[in-house]
Amino acid sequence: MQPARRPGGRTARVRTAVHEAVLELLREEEWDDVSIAQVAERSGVHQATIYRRWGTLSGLIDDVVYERLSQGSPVPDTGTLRGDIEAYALQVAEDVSGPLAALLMRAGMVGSRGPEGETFLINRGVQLQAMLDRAAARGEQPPTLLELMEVIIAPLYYHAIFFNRPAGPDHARSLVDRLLSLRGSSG
Amino acid sequence: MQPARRPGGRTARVRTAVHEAVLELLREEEWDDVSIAQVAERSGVHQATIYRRWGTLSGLIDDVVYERLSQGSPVPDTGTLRGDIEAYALQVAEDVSGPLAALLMRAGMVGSRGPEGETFLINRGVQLQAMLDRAAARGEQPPTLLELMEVIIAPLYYHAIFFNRPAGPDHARSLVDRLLSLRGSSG
DNA sequence: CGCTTAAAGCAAGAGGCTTCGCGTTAATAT
DNA sequence: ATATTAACGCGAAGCCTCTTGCTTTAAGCG
Repeated sequence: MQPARRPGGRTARVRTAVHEAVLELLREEEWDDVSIAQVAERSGVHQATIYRRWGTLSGLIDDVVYERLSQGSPVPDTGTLRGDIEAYALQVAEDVSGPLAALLMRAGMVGSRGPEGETFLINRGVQLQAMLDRAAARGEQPPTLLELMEVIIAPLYYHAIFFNRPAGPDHARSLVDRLLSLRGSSG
Repeated sequence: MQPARRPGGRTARVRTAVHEAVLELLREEEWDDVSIAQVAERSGVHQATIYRRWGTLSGLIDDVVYERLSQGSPVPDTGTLRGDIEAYALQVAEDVSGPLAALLMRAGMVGSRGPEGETFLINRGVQLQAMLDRAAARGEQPPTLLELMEVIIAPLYYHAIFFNRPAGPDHARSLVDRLLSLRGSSG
């Protein structure tokens, strides 16, 4: 029998307050300039509490990332392969913009883990594979998961990181065109 | 008239020692665990000197990155488009592996700047464009710089970051095939 | 409602990071 | 060679990050 946790009420409020403070600060400050002291002041939660619950700033940010990635953006299911991929591409282009992009990068790099230790990336990979399988079941000829990642997702991330700006809907659609045309030309 | 600098002899030695210490430590330790104190001890250079010359660990790493990127890996010139692209792809796959990958990421993200304030990424972009121009001058039909970045470079970075392993020569070559086949199928 | 105790608040203290003043070394100019 | 002074070494001081023991609050349960 586990020692009874109590995630309700106050604990949840503290968690929310801290998370919001982190997100606010990441929008305002430079990445390196965010400190636990700032998070404590902004959230009204005592520093010691943050250190006890999250340990390090990295740990805290991982937690924020996982929460953020878990709740939002389910994998699309529009009924057609093109529709699904396009919707997903637009969604990624959106996510990867803005001040939270660094969070996503971090999530990938350090491999943020959920409560059961699973890497978020794996979860997402499984979901995307299911999306492709649905297309195959409909008789369409979907690309592989690897192709989807390389032709769609990788460029979207690349733009966000190295050009420091998102990829825009039109551009995202052109990537989808490229991916779908691969099926036509090569085996 | 400027107040005479003196970059020779000792200053250069200190710089080299510190740079090597940083590279060694990045190979051994976790990214977050590297401190200026460690760099000082490893290099035999006094902490105060490092603080005076580079200010922060970020500043120091930026300096290392720029040096590293500037000296190594010139853009290939093999005489054929495929040869150039393939050589470059293999080079990037190599660079992006190993423990220095994080440096490259950082270089892109923060936009490490050289002595004249130019972003390294822009330099590299210019060189690559020249490579493509050479192919065009030979009568070949090269892809655009954007296509090169999206189809070759982005996936290589993506692999390194999110799969936490490099992309292997065979895989790099398959990316080249994909890029060159684009010309064939779409305008 | 009252009991138990997980979780947060508080404040003091240790330890590490960063700065500063001063003395020493050695790169450059004459 | 000698003078000049940029750049480094050294140690101490100050500041900030992080930990720790204790107290207070309130979630979960009968």
